[in-house]
Amino acid sequence: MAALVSREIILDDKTKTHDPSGNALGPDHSERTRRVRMQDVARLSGVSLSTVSRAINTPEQVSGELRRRIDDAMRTLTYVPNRMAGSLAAKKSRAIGLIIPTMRNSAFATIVEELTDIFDSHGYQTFISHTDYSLEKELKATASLLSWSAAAMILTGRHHSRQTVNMLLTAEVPVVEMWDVSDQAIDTAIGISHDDVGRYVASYFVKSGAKRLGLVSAAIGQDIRATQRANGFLRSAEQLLGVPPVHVTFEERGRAKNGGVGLGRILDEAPDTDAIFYTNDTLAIGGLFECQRRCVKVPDDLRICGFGDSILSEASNPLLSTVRPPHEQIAHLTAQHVLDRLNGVKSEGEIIRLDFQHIIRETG
Amino acid sequence: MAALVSREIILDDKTKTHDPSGNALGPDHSERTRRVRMQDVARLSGVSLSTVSRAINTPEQVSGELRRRIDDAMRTLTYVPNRMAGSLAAKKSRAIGLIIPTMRNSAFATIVEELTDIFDSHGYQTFISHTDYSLEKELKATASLLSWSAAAMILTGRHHSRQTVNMLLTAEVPVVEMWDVSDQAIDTAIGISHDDVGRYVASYFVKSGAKRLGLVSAAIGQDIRATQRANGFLRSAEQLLGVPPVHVTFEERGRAKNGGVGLGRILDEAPDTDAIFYTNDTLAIGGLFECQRRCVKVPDDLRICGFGDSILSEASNPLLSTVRPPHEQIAHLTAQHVLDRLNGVKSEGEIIRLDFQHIIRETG
DNA sequence: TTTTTTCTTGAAAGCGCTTTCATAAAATGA
DNA sequence: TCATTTTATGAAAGCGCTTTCAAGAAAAAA
Repeated sequence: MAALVSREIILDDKTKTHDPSGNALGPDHSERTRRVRMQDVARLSGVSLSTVSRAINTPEQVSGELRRRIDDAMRTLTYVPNRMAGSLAAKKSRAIGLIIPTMRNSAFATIVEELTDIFDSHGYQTFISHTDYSLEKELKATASLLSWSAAAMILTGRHHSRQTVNMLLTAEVPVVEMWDVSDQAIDTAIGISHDDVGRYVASYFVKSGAKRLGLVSAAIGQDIRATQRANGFLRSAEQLLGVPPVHVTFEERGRAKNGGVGLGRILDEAPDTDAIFYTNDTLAIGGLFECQRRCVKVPDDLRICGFGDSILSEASNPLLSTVRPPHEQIAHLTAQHVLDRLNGVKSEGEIIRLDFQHIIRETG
Repeated sequence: MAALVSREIILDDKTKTHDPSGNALGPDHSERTRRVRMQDVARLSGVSLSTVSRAINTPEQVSGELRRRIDDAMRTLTYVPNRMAGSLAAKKSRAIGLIIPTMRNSAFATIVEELTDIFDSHGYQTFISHTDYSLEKELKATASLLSWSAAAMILTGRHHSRQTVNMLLTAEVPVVEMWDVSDQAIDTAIGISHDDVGRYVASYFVKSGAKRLGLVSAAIGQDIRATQRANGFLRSAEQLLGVPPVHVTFEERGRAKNGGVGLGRILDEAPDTDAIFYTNDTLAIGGLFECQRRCVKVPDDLRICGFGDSILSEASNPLLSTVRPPHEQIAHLTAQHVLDRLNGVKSEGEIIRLDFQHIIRETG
């Protein structure tokens, strides 16, 4: 209702020339509600525009008396500063661009929340885009966030299109590639080696007695990190056992059902399989349910390991063993790096390789 | 690395006066990389600034020939328009503010993705903030998004602080309260009645033979919608059976474990309980696991219903029955309403009450 | 052909701020 | 006391765009 009226006012407003005085409204303007500007605060508190600006941004440069008067005026007028105008004038913005593959993944959701909370507490707004694991969408998102004057960019992983990289490079802002690391980086990379995760799980299974391994993965060709985990596992497993694991893969990501289907196919093909790695927890849970249906004893007949340490892994029966990437650490280090760069505390990119954690619960 | 250099350049830049010519750089400026502006595109393509602006925003107003030259120039210069400057000049922005309680909830994650995808395809950027179910944070988020000139605001639910509402009202932008409805709205509300969900489940249980009900909830006092579901269930259950259900509630949200703990407490107190409503699926799954541990047969001994239709409900064993809110419909209607308002197709707020779906799987 | 209408284009005035730069007032030192 | 430094404030020049407004060119009508 209220907004109805307001839209009309706004549209209306455009049809008439702007009153240059800004203050003394013409008689026919009298009922028009104009958005409160800094100038209005200045007028009400009897100071100049620049003083109000200083009172907001560098209060220590304004005498206590005026500061108080300005604060009062802002409150009475319920002034909300226009950050676009501010950023434009200052040639720098308090906005951070963040690009993740999807929000429908608790790992990314967690990272997003941690990051936005930290940036928030430092006066930065985080602009988020998601790519659905598409490089093309990533490029668009990058362009979009840059066009909104992001002061820094955070992307997921190390795999980007050439154009995206160029755009980032010419934008001349700090860029962090988080979640995944390799030996190089556009600028800064903070994460884990997903290949190592796969290798690690394979060698763990073998060391603890497994003779025949299986692998269920999803979104190969889309989710490059899941693919790296799968590849690491396959290579390491074959190397250690001489036999390649039976590998079932699905197009779609995150369908728990597929975990069960994958388990079925593996056991059909290689009934002697005694340990299966799932490239994510959702799949693993699906596998676990299928074990119950088939009366396969976990971990006695078959051991299972997931990835992600999602909330389910500590609720399933038996409790799911999984690999836990250091979400909080990634988020904190990323945020801190960005803030340091923005504050001039740091001036160089860096590559930070973090450790993952193998959480052995009840599935082996 | 690249960014290191760039930061220095930018900082450096501020220490010297801006070259007013903008084009013929002084001799000592020669190596300075300045961000490409629309003026640069204009110069390279031999047209005026205004023509470039039109070529971008209203291409039909520019002759084919010039349009092509301008496109070429933009490509060679890899021009990225500055949307802040654009929004400021146009006095309207292509940014939508979206406030949700948390991203760590697949329902909201889904809605966020749907909304951003739709807005994206219409050239709008979605600015997202989360509140952790705190009204105070919601107020801050509102102020922040408004200060970034959001052209419309989307909030979750109907419960806000007075200040938030005032701010929204004076901002004079369309506002949609989604996910939850009541008889009123700040402007527009699109969602389901969570109270009805609770009542519905209770009456379903009773109609299908339940004699003693139980309820496990979380975050009462924080998540007002979960509370509404719980209250609806309690009231309806007591009304229908004459006995109040045993009600176990937890502070923290979304811990599956608590679902199991809750089940234990309920069965301890009222061993004859034959149906339990969980205010979310995560809790329900935890309850299901606990049933397995305790050898409680579901649904023969005990029936279970969750809320949310999370991905787990179709992977658990037995498959979880649950109530499914119409995520996609909420997202689509919300996005469409906002776009219609912004395009002047609609000018009034509305209240849209949607139906939820009861998905009866294997838990009763 | 001349007149009228429609299309294209450019000049210029801002959008609401930040940040020099200059100045007046106050504090400090000699 | 006067010269010097420090502090507090305001005026004004933009930030990079959009959008009138006016004018010239082209098309249509007379």
